[in-house]
Amino acid sequence: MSVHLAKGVRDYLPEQMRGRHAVMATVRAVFDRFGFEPLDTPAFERLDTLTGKYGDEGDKLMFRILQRGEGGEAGLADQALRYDLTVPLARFVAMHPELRLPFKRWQMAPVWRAERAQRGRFREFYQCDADIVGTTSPMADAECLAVASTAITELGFPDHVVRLNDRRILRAMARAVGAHDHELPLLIAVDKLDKIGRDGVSAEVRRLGLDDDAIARLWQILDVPRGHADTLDALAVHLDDEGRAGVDTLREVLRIAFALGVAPERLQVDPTLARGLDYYTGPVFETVLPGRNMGSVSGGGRYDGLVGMFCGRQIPCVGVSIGIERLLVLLEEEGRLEVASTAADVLVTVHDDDHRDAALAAVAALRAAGVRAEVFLDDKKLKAQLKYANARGYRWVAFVGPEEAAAGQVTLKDFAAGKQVTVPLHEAASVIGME
RNA sequence: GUGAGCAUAGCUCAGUUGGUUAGAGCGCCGGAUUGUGGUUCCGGAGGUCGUGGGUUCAAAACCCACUGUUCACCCCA
Repeated sequence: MSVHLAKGVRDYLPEQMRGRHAVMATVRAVFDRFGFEPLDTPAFERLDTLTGKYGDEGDKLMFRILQRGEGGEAGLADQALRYDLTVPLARFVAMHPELRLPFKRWQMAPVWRAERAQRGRFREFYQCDADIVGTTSPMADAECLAVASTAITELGFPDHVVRLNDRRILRAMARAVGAHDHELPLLIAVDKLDKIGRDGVSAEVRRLGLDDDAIARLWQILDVPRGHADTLDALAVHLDDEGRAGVDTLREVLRIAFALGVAPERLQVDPTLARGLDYYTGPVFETVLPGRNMGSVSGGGRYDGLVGMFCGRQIPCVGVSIGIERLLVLLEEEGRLEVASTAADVLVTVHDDDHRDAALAAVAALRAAGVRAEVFLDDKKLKAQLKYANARGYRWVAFVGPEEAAAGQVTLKDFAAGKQVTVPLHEAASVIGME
């Protein structure tokens, strides 16, 4: 067979959809409980809406849509599939000055990135975002941390850790080591500490032109213990005013998150956390699962400048995205995903052509009574119909043969119990409902 | 965009140093007398060994290219 899917995309089979729906329902319930309101936006946007917000990497990975007509032939694109849900939200906020602020919204929808697929990473995947628009209060940042931590806990990963940093701390760190000219490469190098180790980071920043003194200063900053207030106290010593502003904000965010019930061991201030997206301005965070070989399962931060890129008004925002695709991969690997049959409660068999109408009447009566009922759709022997019912996982099978049809009855066989009973048709639904 | 591994039946995989008609398990289809599945027994279908080229008397096996796929890097959910 030479039929293939496009790279990096998947079909979602009925059994998988059960698990997906269950996970999404859990996340949605948490979002609702925290008071976020639902919003949806189009799958694609004008190209100029999306470009220039994510950095060079993001622009490269955007799926562009060719113009119709001459422009398409010339290879020109004027629209693109959304790369995340955050920039479309900012565009929406800019277009709706009448919005009452602060505005809390959740959105669960597919996004597209032209990356090479690998474990837990796809070219089409669902993001589950919760964002708070219109306030600079650290309470909003803490709410985002709390909603993500709660959702991930309820999905079955109570042992997660939310790493926390602030863009202002990172910028101040770059200044402190004299690397303000190449802040971004420095942050990327620092972010790789867990992967390439101290020597790897040192070698990489040396290539950026840092001398031994600067590297020593860098480690002074990075070697602070990973924790909470103590970490922030230690950091503040090394940073300038802007850096200390970030420190103070995180101090508040931590305090509020604890007050909201987030357990201290769930949060960890980590000065090496960078996050690549250009639009972050303040606190940034991501959630990792220690002991599991998987990247971050949620990420977010404050982006106070993004709405201003679409309109004159500066509207501060903070948000978080939960990576259900990665969590689904883990749940499936660990056998913790619901795999119940998608079959209806009862399959009504068809004895023969003469009794087809009686079978249809039975399935209609069962459905009218609220029972999930199907009728066998092919002309096959009863044995084949039963085999089908068993393989598909129906709990009940109904027979409407000559005897039942004549008496207005139906025979219900319970596969689980291996027993069967013949009752008047109008009692069938209650028999199934009682078990 | 970069690097590495893998590609044999619907699925999971065997297949010896290259050597006759390429195998297993599961699944699928049929049968074991009248309107009863799942268990058991019997039988059956199904593979140009990813595609194309090359080496050889001989290729599923060795070499090259392409395609697909997986993992990792970059970045990210």
